[in-house]
Amino acid sequence: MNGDDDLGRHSGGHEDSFSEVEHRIEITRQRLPGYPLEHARLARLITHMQKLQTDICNAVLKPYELNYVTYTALMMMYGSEEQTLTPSELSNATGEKPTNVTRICDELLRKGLIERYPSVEDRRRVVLRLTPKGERLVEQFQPKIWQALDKVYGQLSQAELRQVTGLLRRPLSKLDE
Amino acid sequence: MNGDDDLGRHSGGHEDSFSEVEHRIEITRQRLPGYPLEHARLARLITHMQKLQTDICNAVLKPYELNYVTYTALMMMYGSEEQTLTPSELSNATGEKPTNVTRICDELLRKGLIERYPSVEDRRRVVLRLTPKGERLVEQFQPKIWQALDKVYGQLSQAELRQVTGLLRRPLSKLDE
DNA sequence: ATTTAATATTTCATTAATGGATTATTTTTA
DNA sequence: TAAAAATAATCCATTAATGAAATATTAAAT
Repeated sequence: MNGDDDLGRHSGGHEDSFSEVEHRIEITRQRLPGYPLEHARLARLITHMQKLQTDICNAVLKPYELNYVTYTALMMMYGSEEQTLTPSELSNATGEKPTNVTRICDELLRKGLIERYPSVEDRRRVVLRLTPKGERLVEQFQPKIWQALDKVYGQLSQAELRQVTGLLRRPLSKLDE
Repeated sequence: MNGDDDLGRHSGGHEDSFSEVEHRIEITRQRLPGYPLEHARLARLITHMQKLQTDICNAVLKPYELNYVTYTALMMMYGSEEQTLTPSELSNATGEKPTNVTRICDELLRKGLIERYPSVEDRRRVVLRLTPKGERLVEQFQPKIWQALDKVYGQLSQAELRQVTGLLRRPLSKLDE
């Protein structure tokens, strides 16, 4: 299959290209007084890393007819009490807009991976629940995902991972103050 | 304007939600032996940070009728020799698929921010160049972007930024070996 | 108790992004 | 040199994602 082949180099086209991006950032810094080089570099790096990990995960998920977004939705349910949450919670957990959550759930529903029924406490709400079939699928593809993640982050030690995560987490917590 | 209002809390819906995501990851780890908690947490964090920064930048860019993708394209040209590059270079620099680059350039062209002409050395290629109007626009919105980036990364010191970037950069360089 | 406002989800129309040809050119190789 | 392979960009059809409005329900205010 072709999807697998370009994985080593990574499909989209961000192979070794990041140093070129960094070079462009440096030129920009020379041209624009006040340009926050470190912020810009990290921002661009985040964008590239996000693309890298979604591409690599998508390649793994393709045979299961899933993608990074639907996979994330399934995982968020798998990690919830009773394998159950609401569309708005799913929207928060995945960062997808409510409209898109509806579409995604339609798809997962059609595949029999989740079920959807009105909440009894608050009838405005809808409850989404991973089916046993959904759980089995998660458990089936997870090891492949671990390999994929290892391809991306395997070069970092546990200590380094915690270091990055600790620092990168700060912006998100500072938002709610 | 409404676009600005929800910026403090951040539109999409990833306010303080990351701790809930972390909780779900921990539950998953309990359920799935072998689950690489640190990798999963960082991957999820990257996804959330990417959404956060694009949302915040989009809000700043809206008055200029730009978004994070078109803005990135402009910046990559601004940071290139002669403010000039090809669609494939732009694809590498932004991570956008060639097809999408064509569409984006159509749009920037229509707005008079770039120009596009065939390369003389290699006539398969096309040259994209930022116009003076495009340059002026970049210089106009940049300070606003700096503020936006500061909202996201302002809590991190220069040393911390370099630390994160240094570690996060490793996966990208390791890909080409 | 009614009206008003807020919340949760979905529907519909529109825009953005992708994959798979297609066209044009250059490079390789036979 | 002529044919084949590779590269670059684009076109077209399809899918994914968004914003704005609609619907339904609950909570708050009068």
